[in-house]
Amino acid sequence: MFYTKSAKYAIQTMIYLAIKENQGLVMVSEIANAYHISQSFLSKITRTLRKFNLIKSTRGRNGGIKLAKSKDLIFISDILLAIDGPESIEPKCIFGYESCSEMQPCPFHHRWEDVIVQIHDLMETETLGSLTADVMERNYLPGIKEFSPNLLN
Amino acid sequence: MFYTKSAKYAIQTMIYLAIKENQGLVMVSEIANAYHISQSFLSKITRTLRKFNLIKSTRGRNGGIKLAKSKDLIFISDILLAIDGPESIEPKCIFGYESCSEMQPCPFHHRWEDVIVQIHDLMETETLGSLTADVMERNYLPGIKEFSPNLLN
DNA sequence: ATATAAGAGGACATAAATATCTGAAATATG
DNA sequence: CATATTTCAGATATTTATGTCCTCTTATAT
Repeated sequence: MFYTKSAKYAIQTMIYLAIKENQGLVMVSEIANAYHISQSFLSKITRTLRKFNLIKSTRGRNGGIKLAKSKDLIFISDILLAIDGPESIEPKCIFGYESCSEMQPCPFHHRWEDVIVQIHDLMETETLGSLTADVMERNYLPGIKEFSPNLLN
Repeated sequence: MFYTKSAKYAIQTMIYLAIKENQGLVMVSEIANAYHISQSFLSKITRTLRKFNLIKSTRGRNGGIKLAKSKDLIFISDILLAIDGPESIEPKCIFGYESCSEMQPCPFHHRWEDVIVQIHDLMETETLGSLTADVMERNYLPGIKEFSPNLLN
């Protein structure tokens, strides 16, 4: 898998928040239940998302989390950067050669370059907004109208 | 990284063997030294390669390993399959959704499909022969004529 | 025969990602 | 103020990939 499970959970969480954008605060436990993720583990991930100013959180009764800004201003690369670090959005050589570059290419360098550029562009142009629109507009399971996040698992 | 380090080592080893194709048996220790890999660790990897009939090995004094068949008959996907398992050559949904498919696509499914197909084709059409030719023909470090495998690290 | 060189194999060690547990801090409500 | 609720934070456990170490088996040179 190209990205970590944590990144997957983070994106799922952000999609959930984007869908419930106008419904105020959402509890971490609610999201964890919806996606069958451990609440403690998701809590760690949301803390990181908060540190990177992707979400806002409120403690205490009636507390929860929400998007820190419009879903159209959050790029997928922002989420990947926060959770998986800078290398994840700027993929290195496929076989991990340290010095793989145009000057000193690994055997796969030129064949792999196209793929890398594609991923790069995808993550930096796609926003949480467009991703969420996609989730809402498609009927993932025909016949089921209401969005059900756990169907994504 | 898309593939494990073990897969990287395996491919490096196979390239090494392909280059020395006509020189009989090559010691695992020689390859380990060339790439600065632990000999014990590489030994485990070569055992797996042998089980998958990608190399042949001979024990005892003057023993070593060699390709089990022509380098043009070994696809990169064969090596990845042996070391990283079947899922590595048939990449799943980018965010690991279990049921991601055409019928039940994850938010990224359609955007990601092109990338997956590209990787798929790359690994299943590229042979150890073409990869090795690439290594031999390019002068990775200008001015250095002789192939030096450790330059790839 | 025996010593030596080589891969085979398993036990153990380390690192990173993933996951769980326990308590502290903040906030609404009565 | 007391209590229930919810996130924050750190300690600990589990899993997987990676890496090391030691012994066994096999083949060959002498």
